[in-house]
Amino acid sequence: MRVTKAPEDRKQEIIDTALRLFNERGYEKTPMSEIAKAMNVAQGLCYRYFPSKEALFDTVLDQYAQVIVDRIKAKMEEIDEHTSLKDYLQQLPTFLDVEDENDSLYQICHDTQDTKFHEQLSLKVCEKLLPVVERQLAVANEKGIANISDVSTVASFFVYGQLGLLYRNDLSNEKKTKAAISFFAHVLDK
Amino acid sequence: MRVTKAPEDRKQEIIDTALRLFNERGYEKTPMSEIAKAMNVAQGLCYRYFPSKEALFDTVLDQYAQVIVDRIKAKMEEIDEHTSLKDYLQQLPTFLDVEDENDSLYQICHDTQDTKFHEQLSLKVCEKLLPVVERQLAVANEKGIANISDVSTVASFFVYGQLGLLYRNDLSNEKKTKAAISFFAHVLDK
Amino acid sequence: MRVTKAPEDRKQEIIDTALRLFNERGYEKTPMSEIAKAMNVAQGLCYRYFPSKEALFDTVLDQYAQVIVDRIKAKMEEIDEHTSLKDYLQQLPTFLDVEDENDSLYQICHDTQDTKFHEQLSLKVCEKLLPVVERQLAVANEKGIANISDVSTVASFFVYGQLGLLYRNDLSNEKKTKAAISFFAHVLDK
Amino acid sequence: MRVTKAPEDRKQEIIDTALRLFNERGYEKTPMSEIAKAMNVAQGLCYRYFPSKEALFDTVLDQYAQVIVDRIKAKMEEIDEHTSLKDYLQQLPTFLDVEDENDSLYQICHDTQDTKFHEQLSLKVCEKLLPVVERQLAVANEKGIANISDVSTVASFFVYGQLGLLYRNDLSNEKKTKAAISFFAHVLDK
DNA sequence: TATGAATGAGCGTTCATTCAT
DNA sequence: TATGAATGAACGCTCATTCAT
Repeated sequence: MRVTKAPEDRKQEIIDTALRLFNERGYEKTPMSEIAKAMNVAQGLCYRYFPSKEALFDTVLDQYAQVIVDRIKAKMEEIDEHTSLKDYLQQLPTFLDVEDENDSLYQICHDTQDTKFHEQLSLKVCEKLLPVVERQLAVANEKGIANISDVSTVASFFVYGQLGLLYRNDLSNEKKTKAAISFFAHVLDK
Repeated sequence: MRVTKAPEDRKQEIIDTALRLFNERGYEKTPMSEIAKAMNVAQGLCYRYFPSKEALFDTVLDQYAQVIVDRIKAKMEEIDEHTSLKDYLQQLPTFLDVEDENDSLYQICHDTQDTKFHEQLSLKVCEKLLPVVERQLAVANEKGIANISDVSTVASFFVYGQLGLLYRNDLSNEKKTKAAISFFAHVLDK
Repeated sequence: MRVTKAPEDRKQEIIDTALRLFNERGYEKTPMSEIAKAMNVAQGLCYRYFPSKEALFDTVLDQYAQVIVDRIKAKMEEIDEHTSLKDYLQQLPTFLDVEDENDSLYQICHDTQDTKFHEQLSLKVCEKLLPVVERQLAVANEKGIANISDVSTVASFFVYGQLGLLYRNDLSNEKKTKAAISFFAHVLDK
Repeated sequence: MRVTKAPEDRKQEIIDTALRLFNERGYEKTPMSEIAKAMNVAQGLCYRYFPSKEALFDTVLDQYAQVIVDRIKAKMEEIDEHTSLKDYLQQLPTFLDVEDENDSLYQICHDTQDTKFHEQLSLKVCEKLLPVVERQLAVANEKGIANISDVSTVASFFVYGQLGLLYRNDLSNEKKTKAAISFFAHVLDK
């Protein structure tokens, strides 16, 4: 039974399936054939959409990091323009509160079986998030909410520093978020 | 020409060679046979010292992360007990100033060809460094030099935040170190 | 943009395109899809005209060998009936002077990228040319122009022997032709 | 049951086996796995000795063409120095009388199943034989046995012309050889 | 007639690992 | 301890061919 789909849908289906399997078993241990099998599709089909397994991997990583970053960005843009520092900080989003549990991404970010993949994904998120946070901090400076001399460095620590919290498993997500916010407040509050 | 070496030496030679090649070409793209060839040694020899390629990899990663962490630790312990906060901060070591350029590790940490491996190594360093820095900060608290309420969180941001700087390529190592120290000072200085 | 063509034209277009690509890259390294792509046509289309890639290949080889042989034949038939041996020989055509340079075949026979294909084509030409030359020599015998005892063998050497010249690259086409004619003269002249 | 052989023997075994299978079924239709299976050996072993299937093919073709050419050469060198033209010609070897029927090469050259391979092999023989025959004819000139003005051209026709006979199947080998010798005599006899 | 997404079998190749020496 | 030929299981990828539209 041959099922034909619109190329864009099929491509996305491949990406989604690959994401799931890479996350479950890791890149190396997920043969292309398994991705195809999981879709009930011929092996070669994936190669109509991606020139190589590695290219598929890059796309997967990039796309999902972007999704996460876009959510954080969206949350940031919801913050009221005329908010006070205190309120501003309360609303500063982190890695950790961009998913709700009904979300397929939640699985990826928390029920990770393959550490390597998770690390790669979270580093990619950091990489993409860094300029966003830099700009955000610059804006805060301009508004007079904050007074940060080295915006880039602070952004680096804010973004990558969250990884330390992310990888801990002795705290609930909620507590991690609170801890991060407190740290942000401590740094920005002068 | 068969060369026999003391097991300890041979084992270390394998680790060193594997480190170099993993760093140059990545784990997946470095066949076990290449490691042997680089040592002028028979293909099967590595299996007398490591049960599998993955075991070798883990050992490599662990050992080198440990070497780096030990250097940082050593530098920390050099700090005079009775130093002032200001001086203390000046001496706080970072990832970045544990190598001198004559060092083989310098190559690994800076002339990286394989990003994935570099990321894995730096994350491993963070993982091992985190408790060290936590303890350090706790000690600083006790001495009255600092007054940090959530030591774990601050340590996370201090340690993992450095990754953001590490991955930047628009700054010299020296500037990166200075930026990190400034950030530490800003956070600790109350 | 779907372009419909008369079946005959389309079939010939496929043959021409396949000839070009087989010659450039070889049979094995020319996927059917590339032939279709080169015609701006859907992947499956060739299969409406040829049952398999191999059938297409056979047709290509056969048709083009035939074209070349027909040209040689035509030149032979131009030779005046009442010519002398000397003039006859001057006019004996070879592989090499059946193309003019504006001809697409010229490309095939001279700017060959794939040796294997070129060899197959030239052997096919020989195969088809052999009986033609045999008949020609028999006729020359009958006319009293020549006196060849073993027509078949002489024809074999005349036809296949040209391959040796064809594959040389230290001579111009013109010189090759002259060398062949001289050899023919030497053999026939008794 | 693991059988270890001297590398040179193993390499030659691969070449011999590949020759047989390429000849029986053709290059394209002989998977590397079949070659290994025919040797009762693991697939990957062939790749210790040849970097690719194509490299193996080239080696096979080259080596066997060389064997045939060497035999012809050896026969030529047996010809007595002070022979007369007539005797010389009688002894001029051709493609066709270099094998005896007990010979494994005999199978290759005569019980050919795959035409393409046979053509490639015979063309390779011609290519390698051409300079040998050229030299031979030059020597005959020097000795005063023959008087050939364009040695290269005559050599080309002598060598490649034999293909025409080789591909005929209406004559016994013996008759083919005689026909060739007669032709040679006709050309050289002045 | 033409499309092009999908099939599916197979192939070349790699490589971690073993083992007789 | 060391060798290196041999194993064998996968895996990435290709491509001739089909078929629903």
